[in-house]
Amino acid sequence: MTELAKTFDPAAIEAKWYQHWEKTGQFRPERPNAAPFTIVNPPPNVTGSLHIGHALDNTLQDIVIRYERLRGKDALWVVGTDHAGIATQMVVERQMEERQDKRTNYTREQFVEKVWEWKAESGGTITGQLRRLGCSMDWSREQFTMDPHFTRAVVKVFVDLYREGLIYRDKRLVNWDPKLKTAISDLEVETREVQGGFWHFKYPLADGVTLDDGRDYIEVATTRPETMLADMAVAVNPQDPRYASVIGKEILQPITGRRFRIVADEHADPELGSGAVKITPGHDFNDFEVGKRAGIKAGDMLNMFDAEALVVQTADGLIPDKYLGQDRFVVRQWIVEDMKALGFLIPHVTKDKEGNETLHDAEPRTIQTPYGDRGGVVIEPWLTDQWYVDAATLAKPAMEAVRSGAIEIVPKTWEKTYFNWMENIQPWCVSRQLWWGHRIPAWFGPHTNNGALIPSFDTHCIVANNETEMLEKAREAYGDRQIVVATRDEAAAYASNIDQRKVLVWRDTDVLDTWFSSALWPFATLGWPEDANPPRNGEVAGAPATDGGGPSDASAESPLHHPSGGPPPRAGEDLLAKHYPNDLLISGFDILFFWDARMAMQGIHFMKDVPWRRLYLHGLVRAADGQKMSKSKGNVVDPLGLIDQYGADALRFFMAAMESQGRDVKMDEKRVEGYRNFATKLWNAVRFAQANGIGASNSVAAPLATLPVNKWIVGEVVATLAELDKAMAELRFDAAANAIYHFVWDQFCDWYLELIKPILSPLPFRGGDRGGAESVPSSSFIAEDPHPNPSPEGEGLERDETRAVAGWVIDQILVMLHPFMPFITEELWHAQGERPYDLIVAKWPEPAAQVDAQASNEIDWLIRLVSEIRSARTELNVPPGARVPMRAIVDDPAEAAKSADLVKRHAATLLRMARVQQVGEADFNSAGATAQLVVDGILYALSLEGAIDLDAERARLTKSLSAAQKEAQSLEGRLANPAFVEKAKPEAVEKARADHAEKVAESERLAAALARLG
RNA sequence: GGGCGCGUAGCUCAGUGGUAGAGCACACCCUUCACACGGGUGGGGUCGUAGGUUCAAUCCCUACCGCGCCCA
Repeated sequence: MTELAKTFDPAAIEAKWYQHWEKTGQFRPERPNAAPFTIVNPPPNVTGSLHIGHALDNTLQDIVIRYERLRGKDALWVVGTDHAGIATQMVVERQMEERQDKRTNYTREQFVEKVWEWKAESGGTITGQLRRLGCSMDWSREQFTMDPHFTRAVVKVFVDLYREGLIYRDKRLVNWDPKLKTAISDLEVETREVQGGFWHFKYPLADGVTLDDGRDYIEVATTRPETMLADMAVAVNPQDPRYASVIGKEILQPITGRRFRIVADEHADPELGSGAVKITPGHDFNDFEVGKRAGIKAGDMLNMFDAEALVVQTADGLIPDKYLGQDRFVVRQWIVEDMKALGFLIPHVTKDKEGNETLHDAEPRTIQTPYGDRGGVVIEPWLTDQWYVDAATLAKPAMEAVRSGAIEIVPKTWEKTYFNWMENIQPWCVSRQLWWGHRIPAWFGPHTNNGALIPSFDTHCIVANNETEMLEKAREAYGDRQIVVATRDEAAAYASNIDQRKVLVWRDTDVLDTWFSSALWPFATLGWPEDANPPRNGEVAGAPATDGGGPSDASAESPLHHPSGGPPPRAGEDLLAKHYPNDLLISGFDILFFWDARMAMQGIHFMKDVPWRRLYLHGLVRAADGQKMSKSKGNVVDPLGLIDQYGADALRFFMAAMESQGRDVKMDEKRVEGYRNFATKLWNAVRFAQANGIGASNSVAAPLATLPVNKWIVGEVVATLAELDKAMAELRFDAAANAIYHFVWDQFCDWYLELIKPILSPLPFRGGDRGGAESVPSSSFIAEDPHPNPSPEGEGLERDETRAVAGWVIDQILVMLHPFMPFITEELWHAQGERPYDLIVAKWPEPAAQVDAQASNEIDWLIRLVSEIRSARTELNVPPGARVPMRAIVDDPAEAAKSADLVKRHAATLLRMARVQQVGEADFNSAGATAQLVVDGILYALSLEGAIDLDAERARLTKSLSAAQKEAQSLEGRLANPAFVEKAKPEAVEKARADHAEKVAESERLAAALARLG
């Protein structure tokens, strides 16, 4: 037993224990025969630093994994980081900018090398921070999504899906980020409401055609006037009589002079505006569909933007030179001005109160505008060739898994969202025009026709696991020709001047969406697809990656890279077989589609089983005012600052206590402080225990208890344990945290420790003052004079029992609390004495004890009596220090003896906790100046001669009486209702009767007490 | 427009078809030998509004009001 410092200092113990646990390998102790329990962490971006959301997410995971480890499972918490394509590339590019440097000053290989350098220097920030939070992940097999073994998995998945027809290349509109110059998926687009304009224009009819009403133009309106440079049609509804006569006729676009047809299409809504819409199939998702229906092939759709959304000449060469090279928003203004100058702008008219008209260029409108979630600029729909995953096909079994219960989503309310998204899932664009990431394993080469090469570029491809395999396939396709792996530029130059004896192939320059690789996390981290497990930390994989020499392969040979992936499997251990499916995934609901759903799709497809049996979704951590935390609002709370201030244990406990299913967590620093106080409370309770010779327990089962107070607390441990286990089974983190909190503070500290004080250390002025067996003369409840201890041996036995029980209870507390507060509990565990093992790998409680109902009732009665007495004293302003005599007033002699006995047995406690000094039953006049209270139908009187304010006592009793009467009457009314007695559940009726009788009895006693006061 | 969730004590949140709970805050008392990051006592809610089902509704159903989120 080591003596504890007077104050609890979290910082002093956190680093010590974390290092100890990690160094001794206890985050995953060797348990070859234990049942596995597996969680993979949502890999944070390698660029990331710990924010409050990580703190919540990882705390919950750590609570579960520590809990299961304590319960003896082979608990594996897989950890790692994500290479985070766009984010990481942006970080490194930003650093270059600061040095007046830029990515394009380097070759791709050089740049990727610089990213690896950056990762080696700065990529580990968040892993250190997770350690500070106390997260017990298996760092020995830390993973990175660009590790060679992981890359092999990514490539295999791509190739397999391609061969199954589930990945394909397609030319269609994508969400293009003109700042980052890459395609992004629909999920990465966020819609924002922006104040914009709605411009109305005249589109003149060509060839002298007029509408039925005589007009020689069609009115169209748009929020993006610049797109009229690539307009290819005007659509009207086929049912719209206004335009029936002009369908098939042509428009002569004023700016470009382009002629195009008026087409009939349901997309045009007669109710909206003029009922006619301009169609720009190359730059609008709806228009793209209209264009296709009108017979325009994707390849023929006009494009007017380059990758940066600057205007470029369309294929028909009709855009006036002045617009070329200009920014889309500048051109928007110019187009409006030019159309207005030409007389084709229809002004928007407003009237003021007097009826005076004002003309405006545009009608003001709130526009739902797409923004890239990374780049933060307006997304431009752009016609490109990209790789797509057939998500709809993969989604089907993933939906079925949830329907069948193979995956349980907690809370269940999220199922609907999951289904809704899955049912409407769109093809997933997975190619990204970046340098950092998993390069797509596709090589392009020329088409052949009857064995002859056809000049072509960028359309025929070979997908293969590596360059060797690609070359084999190329030989099959191109026969004996010389096959040269070239760059894209070389191949482009060569395409127009083909030599039939030589083929140039080049690898796709794009990389895969980061989420494409993280979708493989639950199984690629466990070694899939190789038979062997991932390589040991710090060692390069046995076989260098051979996926064709992409950037990730080149990098694998560099000394800069420290491929992680953990130690080799233990003897006889097959990680994948043992730990897939994972048992649980915990993630924020914000990545349900991005990550969780895609893991479900890929996991089921490749592993033929679900990635995890349960999916727990938690909410966001919001600022104190309920707002979303964001850097721009300046309301971000730094979890590390909270750890510095209150300790990791307090922050963790806060997260758990606030995590009720289906609700966001609002940051409340006062509450973190409260849980810091809780830790201190426990600390001091153990200090008290130590001062009284209470140390480590040596049994997992509860020690034998004879005293009611000890039987009672053992029963409370049993009850708390049951509550905790139930809460954990249901993933009710709040209920679990509250159960242990309530037990420690309200049961153990407030009552048990107080109740055993008389046993442990009798007050010096009275030898016989104990809470145990009889030792006081029966003629008085408490002797006025100090008595020598009549039975030292007996007292010694009681004290020993109590020390044993108290020590055992503290141990149970430490174990039960450990998942929530790992640091303080480990510290106290060792402070309590020599231990055969650390708390982190201790045994979850198995009390092997029954709740003793009689002892529980007795202590329960005692607690209520003490509380009643304290309450009466306070309300009657009895000086806190004053000791007052008390006696029970019972008519029935047998009852009287019984209650006198009870009071006697707990005399020491009553003295200590309620400042009650008993005297002989006849020693005070119970009809005189007394305070009276009722507990369990027994009336107790406190003699307050000279100190009592009779009016105050009358008021107090009256209040109690009317409360009791009110409840009695309410119950009486219910019982008087025949419908209730007939229809209600018998238990409910029975309970009502019992409660009624009790309240009536209480009312009678209180009435009698009032009468006694006169 | 579709979907989901929320509205319970001053604040942050649990909860249950049968007499409303916690933490913090507040008021009063206590420097009692584990702890003032403490102890004791207490005040405070027509459980968003209006209907319905039921012997009984804060809880189930419907509508409405207010707030938030996701998707179109």
